[in-house]
Amino acid sequence: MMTSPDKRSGRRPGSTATREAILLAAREAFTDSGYRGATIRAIAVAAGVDPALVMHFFGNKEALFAEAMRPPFEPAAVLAAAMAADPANAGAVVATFFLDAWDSDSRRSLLGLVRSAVTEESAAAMVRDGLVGGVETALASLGTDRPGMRASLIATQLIGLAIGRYIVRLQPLVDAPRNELVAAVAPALQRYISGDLTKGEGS
Amino acid sequence: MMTSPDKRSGRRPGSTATREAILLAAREAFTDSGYRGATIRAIAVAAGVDPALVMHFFGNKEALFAEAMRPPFEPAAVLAAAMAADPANAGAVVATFFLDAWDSDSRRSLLGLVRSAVTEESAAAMVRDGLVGGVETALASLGTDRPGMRASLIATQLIGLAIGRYIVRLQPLVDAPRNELVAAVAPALQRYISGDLTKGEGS
DNA sequence: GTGGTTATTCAACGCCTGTAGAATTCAACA
DNA sequence: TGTTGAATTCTACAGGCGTTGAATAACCAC
Repeated sequence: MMTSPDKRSGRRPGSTATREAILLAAREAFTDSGYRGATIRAIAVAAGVDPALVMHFFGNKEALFAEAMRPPFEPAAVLAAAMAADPANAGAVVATFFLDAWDSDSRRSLLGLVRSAVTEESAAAMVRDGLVGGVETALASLGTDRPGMRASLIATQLIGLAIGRYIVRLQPLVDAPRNELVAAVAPALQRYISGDLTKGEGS
Repeated sequence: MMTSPDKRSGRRPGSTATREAILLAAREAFTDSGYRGATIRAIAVAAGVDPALVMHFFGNKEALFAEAMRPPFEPAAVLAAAMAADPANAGAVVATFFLDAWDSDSRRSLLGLVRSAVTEESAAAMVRDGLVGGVETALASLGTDRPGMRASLIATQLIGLAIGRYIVRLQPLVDAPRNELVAAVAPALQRYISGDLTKGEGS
């Protein structure tokens, strides 16, 4: 407190691109190795920087993880847009969008999040609150019944698909073109979004 | 070679229950923390034993993991039995069986396998070959088309469900009774087992 | 120039890890 | 009883980890 608002001397912060380079390296490390497997030292080397600089910018490993893994889009918004366009086809739209996002490696943070959520409680909380929670409120605002259960089931299928295709690398899932995977998975998603969860078929 | 078959002096091996205690502790540790998170020292403490004894019995951490995480049942056999009994209902049978297996904590090794497969390549290989591969050959011997893709899709939904309910702990999935989850997920599984993967509905 | 502020590095601490080898206890047989 | 071989423990190494505090270098304002 009492930090005078006019102090304008000294080197200005944020002028260099180093911070972004660290975040980039961290995203890659967390995506490839998960929270525990990624090391601050390796991230620093990848960014061409001293490990202590990472601490200087982000404080500690957990904070770095939180900032690096922030998802680059709102899954809830994706679902809302898909429902607004064509409710009967929302499953396919959502599946297409996620596969696109995962295949474009500029947005690999979701994979790192999933990979870390499995072993690290703080990452699991980010998935729960940031991703599934958002979808749940989006469904609720559409007036759907049991939005929490539906959002969870959707996450179930999408996370499973991501793990199979990108992490465990099950060959058929790796080889299949996107549209084929979409066709395979869309009906299940459609059912979770707007179908009757107690009966076999129907919407 | 040339180990004389009559040497019968000295303490006999395998007489104590210590080895089993170590395996039990290892299963619990790997299940709770994954491969990297679990430590030999913690496993030794939990088993009431010196860390070096763990090495003495199992050689190294990876071998211990492989022996501790061997799945206690054959998923392929489960699917085959379900198909033999009632093909149109196999999805529900498989879902029921897996939820039962996961809820009975005497068989938590599958969870540890999933948890570790996400960060450890050797564990991922066990999932690929031991679990998904078995289901694939089971489907193939039933004459189903595209058994590899089907087995992978089944794994996708089951692994996603396990992660959501037992690892990330999405509340709706944790709270829901088993039969409700079975009803929610069975149609998707049924489609992956015997449905048309290119069209929306139908079997 | 000088002084203040930030970026960046250096060197090190304390802790935990998997693992190795020697030493010791213990049960089974001669 | 004495010998044998396995079960078990003790001690220790070498390396990696997250983190810290002090030091230097670059920048900006005066």
